Amino acid sequence: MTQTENAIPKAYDPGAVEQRLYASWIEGGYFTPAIDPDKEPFVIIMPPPNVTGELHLGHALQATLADIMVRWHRMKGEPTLWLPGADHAGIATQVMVERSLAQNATSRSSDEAGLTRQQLGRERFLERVWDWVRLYGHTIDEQHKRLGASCDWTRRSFTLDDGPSLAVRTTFANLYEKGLIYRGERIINWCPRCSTALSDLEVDHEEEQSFLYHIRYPLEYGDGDLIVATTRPETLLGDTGVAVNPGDDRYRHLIGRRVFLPMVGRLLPIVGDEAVDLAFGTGALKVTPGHDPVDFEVGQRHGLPVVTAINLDGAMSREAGPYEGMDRAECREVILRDLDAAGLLDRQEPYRHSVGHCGRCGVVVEPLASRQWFVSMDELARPAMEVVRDGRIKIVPGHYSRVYLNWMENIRDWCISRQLWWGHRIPAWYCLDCSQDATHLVFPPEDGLPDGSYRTLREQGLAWSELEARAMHVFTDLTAQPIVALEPPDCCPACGGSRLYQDPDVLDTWFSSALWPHSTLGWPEDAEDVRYFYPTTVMETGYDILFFWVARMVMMGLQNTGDIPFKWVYLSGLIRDEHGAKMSKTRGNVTDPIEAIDAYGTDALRFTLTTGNAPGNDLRISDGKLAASRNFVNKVWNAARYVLTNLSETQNAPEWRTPQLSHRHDRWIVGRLNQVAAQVDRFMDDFLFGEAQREVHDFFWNEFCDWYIEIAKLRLRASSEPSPLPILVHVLEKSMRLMHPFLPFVTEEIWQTLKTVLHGTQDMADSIVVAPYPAPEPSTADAQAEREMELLMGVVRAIRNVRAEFKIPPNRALTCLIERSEAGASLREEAATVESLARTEPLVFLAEGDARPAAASTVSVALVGATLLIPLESLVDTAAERTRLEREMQECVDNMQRLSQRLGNAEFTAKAPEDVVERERERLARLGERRDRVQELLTQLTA
RNA sequence: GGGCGAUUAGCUCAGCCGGUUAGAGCGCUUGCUUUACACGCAAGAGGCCAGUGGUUCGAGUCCACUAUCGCCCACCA
Repeated sequence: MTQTENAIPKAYDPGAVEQRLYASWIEGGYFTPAIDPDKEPFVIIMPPPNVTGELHLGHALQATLADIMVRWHRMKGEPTLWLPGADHAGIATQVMVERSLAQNATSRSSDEAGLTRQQLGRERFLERVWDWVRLYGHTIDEQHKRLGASCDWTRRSFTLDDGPSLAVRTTFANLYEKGLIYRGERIINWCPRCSTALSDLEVDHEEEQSFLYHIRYPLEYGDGDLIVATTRPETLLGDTGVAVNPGDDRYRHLIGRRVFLPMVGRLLPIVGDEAVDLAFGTGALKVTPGHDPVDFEVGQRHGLPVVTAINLDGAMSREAGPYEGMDRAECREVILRDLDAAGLLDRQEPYRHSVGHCGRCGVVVEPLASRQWFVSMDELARPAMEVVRDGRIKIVPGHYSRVYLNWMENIRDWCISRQLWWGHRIPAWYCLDCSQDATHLVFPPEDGLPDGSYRTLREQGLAWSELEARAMHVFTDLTAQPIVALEPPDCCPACGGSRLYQDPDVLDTWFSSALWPHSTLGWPEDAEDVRYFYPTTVMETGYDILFFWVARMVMMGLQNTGDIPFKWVYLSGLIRDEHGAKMSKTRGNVTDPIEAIDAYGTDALRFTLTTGNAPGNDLRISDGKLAASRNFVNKVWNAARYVLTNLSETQNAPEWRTPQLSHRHDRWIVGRLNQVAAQVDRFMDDFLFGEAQREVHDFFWNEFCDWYIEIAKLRLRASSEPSPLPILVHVLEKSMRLMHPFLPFVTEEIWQTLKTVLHGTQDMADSIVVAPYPAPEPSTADAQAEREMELLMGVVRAIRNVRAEFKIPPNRALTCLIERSEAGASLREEAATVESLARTEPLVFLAEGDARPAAASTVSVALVGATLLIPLESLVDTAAERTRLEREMQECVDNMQRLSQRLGNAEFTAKAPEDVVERERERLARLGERRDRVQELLTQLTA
């Protein structure tokens, strides 16, 4: 089939080609690397998106950046692996399914409509989640394919797959063995809505306007009172002491005495503790160990009991006496009223402070004392700081290293247990036979106890087996020694009993994420993948999960494998709307990447996301930018269309791959192409993808399209020799390969068409995906050709300029005389080019004694290498022309003055590099030449 | 309280190891149905590179301070 102009559409239609091309890539198996022990692989593990998630622009940006790197390295011949995956996203997914259950959206049968997970039971609930995952679990994979992501789908990994799950259990067991995982009672962040513990990172703090309440605590023998300041009066129901600073003269004498707790009447000891700030509030601190981390520590130091005043559902507990059952917010109002009525509310003052909210659902978190699993971080953090300090892991942009280290230095233990069902269940078992404490398992109120109180197993009168059958959630107040094992033990190693009960909690989602770079490659097995591909090369993700994920991967990677998980961390920015606002569904300013692809094409979206923006900076996206990118893609398409059309008419393009470089146009464009290739290499090495693209964009559009192709048209039309066709093909083909990592689809489509037009006679790879990336050939650099082209382009621009300035109709050919073209002898050879591009009568080259046109009706332009004289029919406004020339003159003089000053400075010539000095000298000389010429023109104008 | 970033054309942003007269896209002005492209072509206007001081032969670029904006971390109740 011969490609004709008709066969190639005028405007590029991405929708018509993209999915077909992606399918062909999968078909070709190009994304699965061949393991070659002699080569160093390039490896990126994809940050696993939430399994039920949908692609947003943040994903699109990250996938595009990764894909650019991956395609570049693949084309450079490195075994390249980009491993995709998905995250079970514990809390997010569970909440989603719970919500849908409530709405009866996914229930298989009507009898499950409106049920809570507790009513459904653990097993059946998890079935529902798996249903959900099966239904929506591959949406985002398909969306990544739309983006052109060249990942190895044969290696796709899910955090709950057998491999990663084994890695989780192994890690847990290892860390437990080493004493780096422990169970302890601590103040944790509790989300009453999600009813689970959260890590510190999952809590978002927001400044809120509130009050600081001063509350009167009467002294035991009625001799006055002690005023404490608090933002949370409702927690006084959990107070077990009052603390003052031992160095505080106001209160020192009270240490050891007692106060009455208002409304309740309990006697609380007054203790002295350094943690109390003398300057804050009244200098007296109510100690609530059950609901505040600082108080918890104070309480521990002074042996104060922990009282839980607020239940897991956010309602006041039995300890709250008359306030039992009230919601904590309601209780605050009521207790304030009561305190006021009793004359115990001294005063309240407006106060701004930050309040923690659940990162997932936004509800105010309740700090409360609870027994949870923790990872001890100090020992893990030390080597993780070291590898960044010594540069084994480099973070791009570099300033994030300090952010990383700063966080690591102040790291706190990580609460990893979650009271959820969806996730990796903690591999710890408790023996109900040898543990006396087993009967103290308690239920949270939502487990079907209508009065909202706690009940122990014994009180409930429930047998263990009965519990399991009902698959009820059992809250972990277990005090028994856990048996930590990779697989469920058959019987208790201590007593041989078989009534073993697995810890009901699951692990923080980020625990499995932390293992991702090695767990996806087969660790802990001795797998070929982990041996060959680990450590991975680049971890590319958003800066917002530096702590959540990156830091933890470094720690766990080092701990588990003894090696770093990746050599580079590339942190991308966040995507914002055109006004700089964060995109969110509630704001309604979300751009759906798939919609953007449908409207503008994948290549345009990718180009938009990765240009005009420095690494790590946030990026604003708008329709205007998308349209501009689409225009570029279309430009590429049409340049190719021109070349291909001509090619198909000629039927062949001999020597296009190593073309004869005889003509100056050809030497110029090929030299420039290779300079661009060299620049692109440098930028890519430094992760400067935007700069790399700008380089190739500018070359392709401003040099190849605007000049080379335009000139080539003239040569083709004139059938002059040598034909520019081999060069057109050469530059087009190489440009496609240069651009392929950025614009995978349009470049492949053009490349395949080119293959077809060349009838497969040429040595071209099956796909541009696996074609070699163009290596720069420095030998093609041709300074002379560049100078000559500069002159040619300068002359054409100057003439067009005059035409525009003097409003000469475009269809009227100008007369143009050229004098002093000695320096640009090449211009004589380019006369026909100039005549066509600038629309002039045949150029007249003036010799020494030739007559000049009358100055009064001539516009003169002094260029380096030639002077143009353009006589105009109508009289030129001599005054205006003189002004113009004088302005030009002034410019020359100013610049020359600056230059000679610089060159006259002995220190400059002595200290500046040779080439810089030389360049300045040349500039000065050229300016002098031009000034003389302008002077001459001015003289003529006056005469 | 600690840490990090930003400030460049009307708008959105680039500007790499300090070295021409600071660039791009969009927008704006003027003119073009030039057989690759109007998603285009040609020509143009538009900048005290936030401010002050310093280092340097040379600063948009490096340093210090100031101002404004933004982000992250933090147990002052």
